Amino acid sequence: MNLSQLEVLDAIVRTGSLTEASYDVGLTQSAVSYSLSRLETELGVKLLERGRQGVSLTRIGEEVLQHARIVLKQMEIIRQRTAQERGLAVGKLRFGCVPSPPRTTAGLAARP
Amino acid sequence: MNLSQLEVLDAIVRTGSLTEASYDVGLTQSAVSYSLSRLETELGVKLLERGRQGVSLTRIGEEVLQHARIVLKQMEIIRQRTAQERGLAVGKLRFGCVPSPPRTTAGLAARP
DNA sequence: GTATTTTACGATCACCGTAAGAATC
DNA sequence: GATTCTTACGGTGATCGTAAAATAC
Repeated sequence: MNLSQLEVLDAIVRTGSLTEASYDVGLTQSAVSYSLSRLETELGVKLLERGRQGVSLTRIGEEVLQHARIVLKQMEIIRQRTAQERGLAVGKLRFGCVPSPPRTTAGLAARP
Repeated sequence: MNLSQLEVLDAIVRTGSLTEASYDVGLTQSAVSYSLSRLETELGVKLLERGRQGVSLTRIGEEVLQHARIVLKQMEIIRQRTAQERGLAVGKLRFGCVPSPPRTTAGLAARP
């Protein structure tokens, strides 16, 4: 069980299909399928039902996803906080300048 | 950043040295050292100070560890819950047999 | 000296992409 | 037919262990 597998699971559920999920995570459908089936094998449970209209979580799948999302959230926090530590802003936050007192942004630009 | 790296970090801090941590996680010292330095490189921050008496967390390392432990806890929950779903007890629980009605353990032995 | 960590070097295995196959509509 | 998921196969890279070097005491 690794993180990318949890990311894939999350993406599949959010998008409702492996194909859409593959765009979301930047992999091929093949890789998404592989990743999911590997996760299911490792955990020994079926996480989602491949139905007529997209996919739907099994009961245990729902539970796994719940914990998986906490994991992903915490990983994101780690990335964000360490990025701040390095003096870089990352993630979905974009950077812009508005008229403001020098102290607000000057420190950032000064770092190499 | 992957899970085993977080496990290694946690083990190092719990045991106080890379050597002890290597026993804890079941890797060589070399692998533990590699894993830690890779994590630090990927995050771009120094997580712990290699001091005279063992290691000590940096400020940001402390923060990372806090989130890492939440992650590890959630992963453990996922393993436990899916194991229950499969009908198996895992983790530190050992297995033993005592005089009991056939239904209690017979089903387990029957599985290939 | 001992004990611990880091570095160097190979080997192995997990993961991915391409491509073909199966299933579903 | 189109679309989606799965399976097969090969290549590449991360991660591990062995072993040597560096570091600290």
